[in-house]
Amino acid sequence: MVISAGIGLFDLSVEKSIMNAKKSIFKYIRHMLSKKTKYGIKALAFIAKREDRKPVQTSEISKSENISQKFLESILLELRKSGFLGSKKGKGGGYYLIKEPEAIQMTAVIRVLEGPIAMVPCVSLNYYEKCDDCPSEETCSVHSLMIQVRDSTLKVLGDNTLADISAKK
Amino acid sequence: MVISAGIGLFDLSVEKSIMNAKKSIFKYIRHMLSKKTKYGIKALAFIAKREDRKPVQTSEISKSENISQKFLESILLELRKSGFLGSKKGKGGGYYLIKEPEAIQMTAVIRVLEGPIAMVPCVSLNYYEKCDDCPSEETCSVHSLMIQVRDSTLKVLGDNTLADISAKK
DNA sequence: TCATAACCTAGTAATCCGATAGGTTAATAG
DNA sequence: CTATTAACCTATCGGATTACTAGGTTATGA
Repeated sequence: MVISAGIGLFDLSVEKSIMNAKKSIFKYIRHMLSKKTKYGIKALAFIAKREDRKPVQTSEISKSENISQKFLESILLELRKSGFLGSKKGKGGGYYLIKEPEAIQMTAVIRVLEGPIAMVPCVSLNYYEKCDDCPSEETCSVHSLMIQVRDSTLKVLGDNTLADISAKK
Repeated sequence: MVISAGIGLFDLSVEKSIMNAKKSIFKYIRHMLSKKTKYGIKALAFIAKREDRKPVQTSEISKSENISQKFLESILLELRKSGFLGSKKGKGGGYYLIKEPEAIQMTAVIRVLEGPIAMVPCVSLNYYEKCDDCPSEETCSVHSLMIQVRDSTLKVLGDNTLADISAKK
């Protein structure tokens, strides 16, 4: 019997060629970290770099980090409501840290801005949800793999604090 | 001067309460792994569990794993075109592995189905893209953090092969 | 009282996800 | 040779999310 083996003959080049195809067809490639979270982290790092605890204005961060000011406003607001920042209105106002940078784990920041750290709901610690399709998590081939990914990611994000990522180079 | 400290007084409960709010407002929480990739991995594991290399039909996998058959068809087709599976048409046809399960790293599977493994384009090995906003990757606070996350994820997904995740329990 | 900067509400275009619909082609059984 | 089977192909779609923008209101300090 003759069995067609796909394009298996070109195994070595296949992966690369498919990636290039995807690259050209889709302008925006899906990545996991949203701009909101990315901007939020950058803004926190910017604020943390200030030795004094004087409020930093949104406009200053916006210009320095090339972030849309209005978008950034909403992000900083959320960070204040989540207990990471304090704020002050009027002239000389702005946002400032209310905790030590060493006490702010990146896990906490990402959970608030992005949501779950796990790649699938069924292995999420803070956003757990059972899969509709899975009859049993024990026998699921994806489950244990994603637990490993989650734990290694949590380790990295838990070990890094705002102090670490805002350290001057 | 009186400085409003957000809801900093309730620091300990803040994170949890925000998570609960998010949970109730948004029915579908964003996670990183698409159903497509999840289904693809499950299907590969299902096929790998077969001791004989006889073709497995889409309908069988679909029923057993509770996956929409039409959706699964498109996924298996993509996996064949990427060199993971071979196929056979007509009665007794289906999909079968053309490599040893031990030789199939989960990094390769995820890259083909999902795309990049990195959380941001600027640290992606296979889908690299410079950030518009970042003047320098060296001084970017997000960059080095995301490199650490990427490397720890790559380690886990590289160490796990299809043989590992399809091992019977 | 005026300037400032945080705070709030609403809306939008572009994009992606997870399908579904409806067919065509190739292989095998009878 | 014909019917059945199952992979293969194309096209479309509703709902949801993302990354903003617009246009205000409120509180603070000079």
